Amino acid sequence: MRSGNEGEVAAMAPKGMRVARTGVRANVRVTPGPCAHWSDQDADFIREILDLVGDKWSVLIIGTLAGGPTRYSDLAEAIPGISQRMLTLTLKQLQRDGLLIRTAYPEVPPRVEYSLTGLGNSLLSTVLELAAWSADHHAEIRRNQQTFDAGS
Amino acid sequence: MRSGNEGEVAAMAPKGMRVARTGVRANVRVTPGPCAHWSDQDADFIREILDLVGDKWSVLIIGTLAGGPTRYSDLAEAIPGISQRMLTLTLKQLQRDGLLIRTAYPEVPPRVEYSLTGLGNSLLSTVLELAAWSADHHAEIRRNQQTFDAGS
DNA sequence: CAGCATCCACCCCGATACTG
DNA sequence: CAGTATCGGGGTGGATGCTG
Repeated sequence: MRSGNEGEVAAMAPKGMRVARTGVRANVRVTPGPCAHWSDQDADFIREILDLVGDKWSVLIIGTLAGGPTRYSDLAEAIPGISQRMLTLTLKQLQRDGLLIRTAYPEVPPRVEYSLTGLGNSLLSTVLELAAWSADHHAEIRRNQQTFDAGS
Repeated sequence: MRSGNEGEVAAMAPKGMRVARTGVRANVRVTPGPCAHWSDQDADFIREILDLVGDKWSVLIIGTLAGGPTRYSDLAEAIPGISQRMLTLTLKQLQRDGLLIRTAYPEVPPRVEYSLTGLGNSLLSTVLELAAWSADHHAEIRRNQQTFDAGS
């Protein structure tokens, strides 16, 4: 599957995004000219996803909703440590971005269900890969950290 | 972006979602409750990548280093808006995690180059998919936000 | 050139209390 | 049940100045 191959990286770069291709060995730079820059637009894309999933709870919520429509209280229960405030706030954010839908049923006691939109679902699959990466490499990372901390 | 979703995670495990990938963790914890729960371990993986790339500059730095070994000053120039403090701090973090390597050349004036490790490169390709997702959907997201803001 | 140190503004988020 | 409102601590990160 996706190896950390740089040719592929360049290939998957979105139109408009200039990911500097790691040109072959060659001499690095002969000219003092600047190397690869991010366009402001590229940086904006990065910040946009970071705003979406970079916070503490969004990914957990989206991941939980992958199990299907879920009630507010079930979300609170499924996500250890989340406060009511953050659950409500993050849900509203994600709803605003169109990643999930809120459905309130006119009953007593009230029932509200949240479910992923197509957009939210497409983000989920991408984000899960990050989680998989973390699962695959977290041991290596911990070792790196300990080695680093030891030698300083 | 690759539209052919590979159904790998897209299967959206209904209950006890798990990132199969390596299948290292087969312990599907079924807790009393109607919906999927995150194990503490799963949540930890999420928080781990978030600690790595969830901050304001890591992704930009990693992306810039995709162009090959880069000097400190070139990084500062390539990443608009970053402060010296944050550049130094984030570089040290990433180095600690083993995502990049710092190489100091004993010259005057001093020259220091940063380059991605294999680990950093593998993360890059995953992260770029997120950026690609953002580029593909940011227009849709903006529309969603405006619609939401209008009706409230 | 490539940092480090300090100060401090902001704002994220948890805790708590209250409501429809 | 499903929120809202308010307070406050702590951490992130920008600005500035100094060093080897």
